[in-house]
Amino acid sequence: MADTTREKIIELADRLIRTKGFNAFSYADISAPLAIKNAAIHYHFPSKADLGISVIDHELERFAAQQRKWAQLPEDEQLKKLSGIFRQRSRQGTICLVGSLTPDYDTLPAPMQQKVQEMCSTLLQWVAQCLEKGRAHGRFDFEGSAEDRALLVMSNLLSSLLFSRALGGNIFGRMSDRMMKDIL
Amino acid sequence: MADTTREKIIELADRLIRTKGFNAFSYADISAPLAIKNAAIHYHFPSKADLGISVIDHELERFAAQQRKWAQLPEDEQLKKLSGIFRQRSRQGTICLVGSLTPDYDTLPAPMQQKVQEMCSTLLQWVAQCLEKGRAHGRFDFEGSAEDRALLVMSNLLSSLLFSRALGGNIFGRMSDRMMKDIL
DNA sequence: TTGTTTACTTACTAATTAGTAAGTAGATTT
DNA sequence: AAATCTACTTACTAATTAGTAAGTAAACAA
Repeated sequence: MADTTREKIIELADRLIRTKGFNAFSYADISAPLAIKNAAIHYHFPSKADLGISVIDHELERFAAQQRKWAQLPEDEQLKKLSGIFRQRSRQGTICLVGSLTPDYDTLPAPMQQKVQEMCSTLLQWVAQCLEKGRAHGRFDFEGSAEDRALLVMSNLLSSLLFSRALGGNIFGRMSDRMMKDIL
Repeated sequence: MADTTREKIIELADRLIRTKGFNAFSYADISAPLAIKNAAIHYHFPSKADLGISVIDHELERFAAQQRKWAQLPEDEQLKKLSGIFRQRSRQGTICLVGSLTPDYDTLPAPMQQKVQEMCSTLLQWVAQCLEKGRAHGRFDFEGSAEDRALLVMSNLLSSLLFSRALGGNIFGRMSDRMMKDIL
């Protein structure tokens, strides 16, 4: 769990963005469960955009840390680790930040749009590099460029959470299995 | 263009859901451009959920009409027609209703959740049947069940609009090309 | 010990939200 | 001609929204 109020706010905002969306959650959704006043949130994050940016930064840091932890694994195992994170999300009923924030992109303040862009390219670049190296090491077999394939891989992970939300069942499992088999 | 006020409201709401999201658009976003009062919207659609449901129904009817128009084409051509609709969307900068409404699913009133479910299964069923028949006719070549493959196809069409929104460029073209080549 | 910073609370605002009740002008029905 | 229906407008409400200004208690620094 989080120590400081600031961290608690970020973690709760993260969950709210994933469950309700950036525009649909309010300061009251954070202040009530943490038993603080909404002004306390504004103290740490002057505007809602500042909070949103911190949530994305927090996610990017976690992702970077995990990357480093996986760096020694074979590339197909690294991709399975990423897929495992999404599997967990599908069990929790939460979606990914990309799936939550890109639909609202046009309504976001400019600094947040930039952060969303940064998050998308960071994730796609990592997947592309993983696929590229994995193919060179004979661990992946697919047609087309690694960048294009990375788009499809991220697409399937992201959408499996969206479809799971509306249709339930083991949609995540079906999609990720099929996706991995396609590139192995 | 639309004749009646009711139809104008539905078409504008459709665009607002695709650009801003269901929770982020307001009655003022509709009443101002149509030069009517917000009470006029409530006259046609008592609650926001009623309006949302009508938008989905309108989309389902359009989709059913197009299906019928394509019914005589070979299945790969039918899928290309569907992809063409998404290509148009990517040029307009609008996303699809599934990509807009499934992230907000948990915040939607129950009757709208049901409609979103219906829309998802309708689209997925059509794609699955198209793939299934197309494979039987030697027009598609892919591994796994048609239902699982339909999930990946819809996933890629949907996500290409989300990624396009945040990253720009010809992401739709890259993703749909790769996706079609994978199953042809 | 005095001054300053940190991390809040209290108390508030202006704007926006979906939704409603009552009235009305014109068309349609009886 | 009278009554009803359709498609609105006028005028309003209660709730919620992000954000602010001023105060405060405790920790820390000079």
